Amino acid sequence: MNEYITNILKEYDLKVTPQRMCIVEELMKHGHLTIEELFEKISNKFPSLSLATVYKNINAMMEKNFIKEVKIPNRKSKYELIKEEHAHIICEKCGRVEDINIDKKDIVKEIEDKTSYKIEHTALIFSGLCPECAKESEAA
Amino acid sequence: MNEYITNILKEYDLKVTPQRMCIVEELMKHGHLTIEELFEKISNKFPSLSLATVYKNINAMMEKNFIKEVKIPNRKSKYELIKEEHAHIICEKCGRVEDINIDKKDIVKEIEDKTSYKIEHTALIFSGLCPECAKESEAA
DNA sequence: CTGACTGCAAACGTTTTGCACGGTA
DNA sequence: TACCGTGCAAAACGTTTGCAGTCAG
Repeated sequence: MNEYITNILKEYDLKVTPQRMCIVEELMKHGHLTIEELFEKISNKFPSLSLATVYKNINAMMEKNFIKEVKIPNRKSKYELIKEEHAHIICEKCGRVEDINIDKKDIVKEIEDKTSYKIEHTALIFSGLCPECAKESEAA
Repeated sequence: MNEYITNILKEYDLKVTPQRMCIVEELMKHGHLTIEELFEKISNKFPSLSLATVYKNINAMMEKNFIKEVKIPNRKSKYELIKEEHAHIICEKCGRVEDINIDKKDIVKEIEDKTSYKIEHTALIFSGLCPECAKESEAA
């Protein structure tokens, strides 16, 4: 596992440090985290960690196109490892974020035809109630 | 025109002030503006305008569900008057933002089935090169 | 006339920066 | 060893707040 993360960091031309390993590990484990959440989680294992270090590393990793920011309506941004482009679904109540893969080529085609833009990227967020929060609402 | 804006503000329970009229007018004229852009544009007509006033009004208008924030990848947020929910297309080069209406019910249905979420809102951003910027790139 | 809005300045939270030290390659 | 990353503290930045004066209703 450690070796795995080490290799990923090297692939992206990022020097391997314990702090960076932790950041990647947490992102792999949780998928999407805010700066704050990252800082808190890593501080546990690593009490000397500085917030500035988290920021510097997040920025470094974004420059290398290794992670990216997910801007979420009404909430703080989260960060995720970059993989194939996908949409997100957010629970408006509990704030959990999940990846979803959808087939967007028809819509992209439709928009390209309609607007004459050449579409390169998408940032698609769907939001509502997750099944758990929906259950709670019913109960109440 | 002034009377028109006056009435809209009243509908949303917002007291009518010259500063607010300007904000609405600029948003109607340009569609999407950052806080900075709003401040600069209005300052021209209205040199005494305070940035704090812009912020306070933007927040007041968001509370009344009269305008909303559009979070854009790699750029500052813009604000727009609320109308029927729609997607946005952004030029990654010049930053222009345009509204697009797409039929999303199939996709929403697909995601609801797949995830068991009840989807309430969407924030869909497509990005790429606008026709003008595409032309420039070719020329170069 | 009353409460809400404005402008200013101060406060606040978040993010960035500079620097001395320590660790990676 | 040379350079990059870290941690700390200070600075910068965007946004919010408090207050006194003004304006809309």
